[in-house]
This record gives sequence, C-alpha cells and structure tokens, in this order.
Amino acid sequence: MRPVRVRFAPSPTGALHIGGVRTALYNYLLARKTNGTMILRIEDTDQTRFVPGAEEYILQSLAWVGIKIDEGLKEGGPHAPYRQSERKALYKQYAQKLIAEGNAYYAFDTEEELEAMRTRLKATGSVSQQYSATTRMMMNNSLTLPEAEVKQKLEKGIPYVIRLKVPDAEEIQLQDLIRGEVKVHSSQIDDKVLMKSDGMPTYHLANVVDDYLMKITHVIRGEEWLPSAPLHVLLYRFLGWETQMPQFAHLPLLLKPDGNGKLSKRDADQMGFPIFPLNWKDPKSGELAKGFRESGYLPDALLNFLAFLGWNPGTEQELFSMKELIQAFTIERIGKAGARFDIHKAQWFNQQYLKAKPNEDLAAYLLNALPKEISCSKEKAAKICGVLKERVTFTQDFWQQGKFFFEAPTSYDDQVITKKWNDEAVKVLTAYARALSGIKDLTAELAKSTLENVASNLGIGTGKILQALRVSVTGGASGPDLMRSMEILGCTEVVSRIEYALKTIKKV
RNA sequence: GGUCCGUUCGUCUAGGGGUUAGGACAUCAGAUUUUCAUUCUGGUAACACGGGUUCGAUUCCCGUACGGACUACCA
Repeated sequence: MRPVRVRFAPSPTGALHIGGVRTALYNYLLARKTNGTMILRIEDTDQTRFVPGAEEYILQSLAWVGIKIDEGLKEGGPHAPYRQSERKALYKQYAQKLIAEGNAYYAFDTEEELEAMRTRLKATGSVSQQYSATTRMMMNNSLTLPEAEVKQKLEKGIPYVIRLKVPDAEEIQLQDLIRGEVKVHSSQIDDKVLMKSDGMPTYHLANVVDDYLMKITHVIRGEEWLPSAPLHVLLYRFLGWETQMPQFAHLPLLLKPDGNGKLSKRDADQMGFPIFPLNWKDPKSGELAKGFRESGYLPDALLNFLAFLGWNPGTEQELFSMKELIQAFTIERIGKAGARFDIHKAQWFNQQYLKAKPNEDLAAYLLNALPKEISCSKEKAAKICGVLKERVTFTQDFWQQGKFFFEAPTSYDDQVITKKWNDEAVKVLTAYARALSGIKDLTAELAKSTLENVASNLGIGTGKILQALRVSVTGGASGPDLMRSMEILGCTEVVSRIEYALKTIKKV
C-alpha cells in the first residue's frame, strides 16, 4: 500500500475519550504500516465550546499511549498551522467560490425566524423541518432577496451565515472502506451552514478544505460522521476536488457496557471504570474524571485492548505490541458493528502486560507509589515486584499488596488467628525465631529448610503452621510466596516480626 | 418521525452455502500450590425472526424486529 496521509482531528471541548484514542490509533497504525504520515489537527471552530486545557490534554494523552504525531501543533509541518482557528482566513475564499458558482448562498435568518419555520412546518405535518430545497425559497436569503438588498445587508454588517445549496434531487453515493457503497438522496440533506455568523467555518467546510489542502488520503473517523459523509462528497464536488477526494472509513462506535448508546464522556466514573486516558479535571465544574493511567493501566495494554474493539487480526493471537499491531493492521479487518466496552477484558490485558514486564521496569510503579517517608532501593523494589507480579492487575497493586514489606503488621487477620494460631504454631514459631536469629543472609531456601528442621524436630508438619507464620510476618491471610518474601524482608526484620507477633497475639 | 448503519456464546470476535460453528474475556467445576493469585484441564453458553434462492442456508436476497448513529450557526 502506498504511504497514506491520515489525520486525527479532535475538537478541544473536553477530555479525549477512549473512543477518540481508538480512532487515533487506527489512523496511526495505517500511517506507520504504509510508511505514511500521521497528522494531528485541532478542530476548534466552535469558540463557545472551547475548554482550557483540553488541547494540552489531548497531546499528553496521545503521547502517553505512544501515538506519535508527524505533523501537528508541536511538530509543525508543511501545512501549518494545524489549529483551525488559526486557519480562519483560509476558509472564506472557498465559501465565496461556492457562492460565486451558485452552490452556496447567504442567509440572514435569525434564530427566531428559524424556530418559527420549524414550528410552522411541524404544524403542517411536514416530515422534515430542515432548511432545504423545499424551504429555502421561503426564507431570508440571497436566493429570495433582491440582489441590492443582499448587498446592502452585507455592507451594513447584518449577521449572516453561508449555506450550501444542496441539489434537490440527486443520488449521492460514496464508497466506504468498511461499509461498502453508501447511498443517500440529496433531498435528505439540509442546506448545511458552512460559515457561521462569527466568521468561523463549521466542521463540514473546515474539514473538507483542510483534508484537501493537507493532502489527506484516508479519512478514518467514527460512524457518527457517516450521515454527513455524502454532504462532504458534495462539497468536494462543488469545490472541484472530487478526483482528489480521500477515501472514507467509518469506524464502528464504542458502546456503553450495556449496549445502550455510544460510550460518552458522561459515563466516566459513573460506570466504575475510566473512559479517559488520563485524569481530567473539568475546569468548569471542577469534577475529576479518572484516567486509565491513574487507575493503574499500562499504555500498551490499553492500546492492545482498544485495537481489538472493532478490529481483529483473524488469527488467534491476542497479545500485540505496537509493532505487531502495525504489521497486522488492515482496514479490511475492521468490523461493522458497534463494540461494547467491557472493562474485564481491559483488566485481563493489563494483567498480561504487567506479568510480561521485567521487574526493573515494574519497580518504578512501586517506587512511585511509596509514601515520601519510606525509601527503597531500586533493586529491592524490583525484587518485590518480582514476587508480586503474578498476582497484580494494576500498577498500584504493587504498593497495595506489597505494603507489608515496608510496614510491620500492627494487626492480624482474625480468621487465621482463630483457625491456625494454636500451641503448635506458637511452639514452632518460637523455635523458628530463635533458629533464624543466628543467620546472616537469609535466602528463601534457607528460610524453608530452617523451618522444616525446626518443625520436624518438634514433630509438627510445616503445613500446619505456615499460615500462622504468614500472619505473623505479613499480618494477612494471603500474599506472595512467603519464603521469598522473608528473603526480601531480611532475617532481622522477620525475627522481630515473629517475636512481636508471639508477644501480641493472645489466643483465648 | 425521517435518513443511514448494524445484528454469531453474557462480552470481544473467527468463520462462511454442507463445520462437532473456532478462539479469547467473564463464569462454573476439577487439578497444582504453604495462603490468595497464577498456571493447567474440563464444562455451561451463540448464528434475532419470517420468507425466498438452493439438493442444502448461520452464510446469498427481501422483509420484520431490535439496536445504534445522525437529523444545530457542535464536532
């Protein structure tokens, strides 16, 4: 396949949600696979919805998951600027061209007039209340007004919008890479606003103009754009760019876990799991939405999970590195139906990735979570992660499950005490602590053999007192391999913990 | 309401005119294990429905149902 030029074009109206990350990912995979170019374009044509920090958030999110941009805000590129608000002046000429050629027109209708039109149409039982071929001649625009009056209004600075003059009876078809041929009758499309009264273009115009100017070859975006795709085709045609029109691929949506509607920003946290890559604090409401990163997910695990929501390689391999994804990815293998977002699968992926990581890498997560007053060497942290890695799902589990390595227990698991803390246990533990205190470098093997010796000397099976030993050393009823844990703790600490337990735990 | 898109185990999906409809997650059971977890083995579980086409449809076609998206001077 020839090198593609693809773009991810979010609007900075809030946190980038996970569906957007997947869209970015698919674009990125295709770009890398074909040795093409990944472009990031910020679609900030709606000034009323501008959210401070959103743009930076998008950048950081993409960086975190490992999607690298070739052309964009920070990277620059031959088609800069990559922020639509900074390209404002550019769009007008194209709108003007459309007007000059009779494919667009000025409209002066006020909000009230538009509303009146809709209610009037509704009252007459009309099936649609759109500004379209059937209604435009009843409205306040350059098609109905005398030329002089239009000119006068324009000169006087009366607010206006520019609308596309959609042909009234034409079958518009497009070839979608995922869905095949899609046909829509032009009568179903309304006379979309191209230029808003504030002088900004709408998405429809801006997106077509920029895709053309930036030489985009493939538009890969969410299915929510499918209904307006024919409109975009029309725009390409009127602008004389139809032969250079990019190919379209409309991705299946990411649905809520219950399948009821598309996964939306509002679902964050309410469902008990993140849907944003990073923590996001809404600057208006101050509400904090949890991110995947802060919830303990690894970026490559999240990416792997996301890649499989709507795409699959057709083999039975499930674990894919970014490199492998790039190699295996094809648009043909993207599915058509919406995919429900199932966090269980994401957790499983995370677990797999955590397990596969070298202990030294994992150590960072533990070190990071450590309270300031606790210090720990990298080597020790790596060791701890090593014994813990088979049992963690999230990065923060290393600290949560490994706390006992740093803090001697002050309370003990009740169930173990009632069930396993008996005379035999006390006898063995007392002897064990004594036996251990002579040892300098405690290893797991030595800890085990010493325990076996002590126990067998007393005629007691080790199995019977292991739980008691665990509870005295860790305070808990379950945890990683006890002998290896004791090796990490060191002999002195182990002995003191056992002695403290022996003193503290009173069996009634 | 209209337009468009979709529909294989609970979930993500493979498959495709003749298959014991495959895998993974989840779930259940058993095994291993010093606990819990891991791991291993096994089980439950799906082609939305109705018509065609065909010797034969889960697969192709048409309907219906259901779901979703869109229907803004939002993207």
